[in-house]
Amino acid sequence: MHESLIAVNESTVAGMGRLAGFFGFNEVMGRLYGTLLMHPEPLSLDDLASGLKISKGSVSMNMRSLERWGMAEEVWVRGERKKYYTAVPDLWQVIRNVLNSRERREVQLAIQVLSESVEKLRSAGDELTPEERELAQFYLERIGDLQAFFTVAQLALETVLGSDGALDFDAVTKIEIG
Amino acid sequence: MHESLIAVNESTVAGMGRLAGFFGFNEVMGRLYGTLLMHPEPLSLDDLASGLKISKGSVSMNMRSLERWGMAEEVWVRGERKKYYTAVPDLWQVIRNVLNSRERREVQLAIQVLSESVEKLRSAGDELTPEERELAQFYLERIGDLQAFFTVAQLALETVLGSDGALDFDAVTKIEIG
DNA sequence: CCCTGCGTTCAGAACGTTTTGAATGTTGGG
DNA sequence: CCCAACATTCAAAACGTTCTGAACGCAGGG
Repeated sequence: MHESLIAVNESTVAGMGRLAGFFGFNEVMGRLYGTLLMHPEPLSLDDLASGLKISKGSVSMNMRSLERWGMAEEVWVRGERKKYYTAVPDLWQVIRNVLNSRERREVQLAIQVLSESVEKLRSAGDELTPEERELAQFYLERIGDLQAFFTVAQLALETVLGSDGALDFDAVTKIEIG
Repeated sequence: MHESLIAVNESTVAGMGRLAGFFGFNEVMGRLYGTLLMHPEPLSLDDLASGLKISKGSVSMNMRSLERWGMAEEVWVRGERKKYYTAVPDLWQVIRNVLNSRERREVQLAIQVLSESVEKLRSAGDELTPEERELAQFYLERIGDLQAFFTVAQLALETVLGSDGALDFDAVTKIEIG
C-alpha cells in the first residue's frame, strides 16, 4: 500500500483517539471508530484487534461501548459467522447522541441542585444569626451566578440538540446571557 | 454554623469539582475553586488544606494551576506573610480562557492535519494503482466530512470567544452546517 | 454429541495520574 | 546573621483506570 494512504489512515485513527479522549471516552474506542471510519468494508473483531495490535477482549468491550453510543453498527455479512462492524460516519449525529444522554443530565442535575440550595437558604432564614444571614446572602449571590451560567449552558445544549440533521446556528445565537 | 449553610457550601464545592473533572482538570482544582468561591474573604493555603483535608503540597500545586488558568488570584492581606487567594467569580470568563488557550489549538491542529492529509492524497495521485486510487477517493470523502465537522466546531468556538463580557448568542446561531 | 471457531467475561497485571509528606527553598523580623 | 514561618518541590506510595489473556459460553457443522 502506498505510504500516503498509510500515513493518512494513521493520522486519522490517532486523531479520532484524541477526540474520544477529549469527550471523556477511552481512547481505544476512538481508534476503533477511526479504523472503521477509514475502511470501506465492515471489519471483524479479529481484524480490529490485529489492525490496532490490541487484545481481542479489549476490542470486544470497546465495540460494545461504541454500539451503545450509536457510533458503530453491526453488519451482517452473508455466509460469515463473525460479527462485522461499520462506523456511523455522521459525527454530528454521534455527538448529539452523547450530548443528549450525558451532558444534558449533568446540566439538569446541576440546575436542580442549585435550586434546592436556594430553597434551603430561604427556608433557613428565620433560624440564622445575623452573621449567618449575611453569609447566606453572599451564598445566594454566588449561586445566582452559577444558575445563570448553567441556564445558558442548558439553552445552548438544547439548541444544538433541537437541530435535526443540520445544526441551525441561528437559534443558538439568539441566546443571551443576563 | 447552621446546617443549611454547610450543606449548600458542600454541594457547591463538590459540584465545582465535578465541573473541573468535566473540563479535564483535576477535581481538586475545582474543589479549591469552589471553596474560594463560597468564601467572602480570601483564604490562605493552610486554610484550604485544612478545609478540604488535603496535603499542603497538593494545595500549593493546584493553586498555581488555578492561577495560571485565571481562575483564582492572589490577594495581599496587610500585615500577613501568608499567600491569600480569591476565586475569579466570572465563570464565563474562566471558561473563555480555557477554550481560548486549549480547545482552540486542538481544533486548529485538527484542521491543519486534515488539510495536510488531503494534500498528501492529491499529490500521490499519479503513483497509485487503480485500487489505491479508489481507496484514496474514499479517504477524501471521509476527510471532507471531518473537515466540515471541525470547521463548524471552530466557528462555534470563535463565536463564543469573540463575545466579550456577555456572550452574544446571536452570533453563534448564525453558523450553518454545510 | 463433540469439535471448532468465535465472542464475552473477568481477575490480575500494567499503566498513568494524583496525593502525600519530608526535604528543600525563600523571606522577613529580630 | 539566624530563626521562624511559610511556600515549593519531588520521590515514593496510593489509587483508579485500562489492558491482557486465559477461561468460559455458545452456536453451527460434521
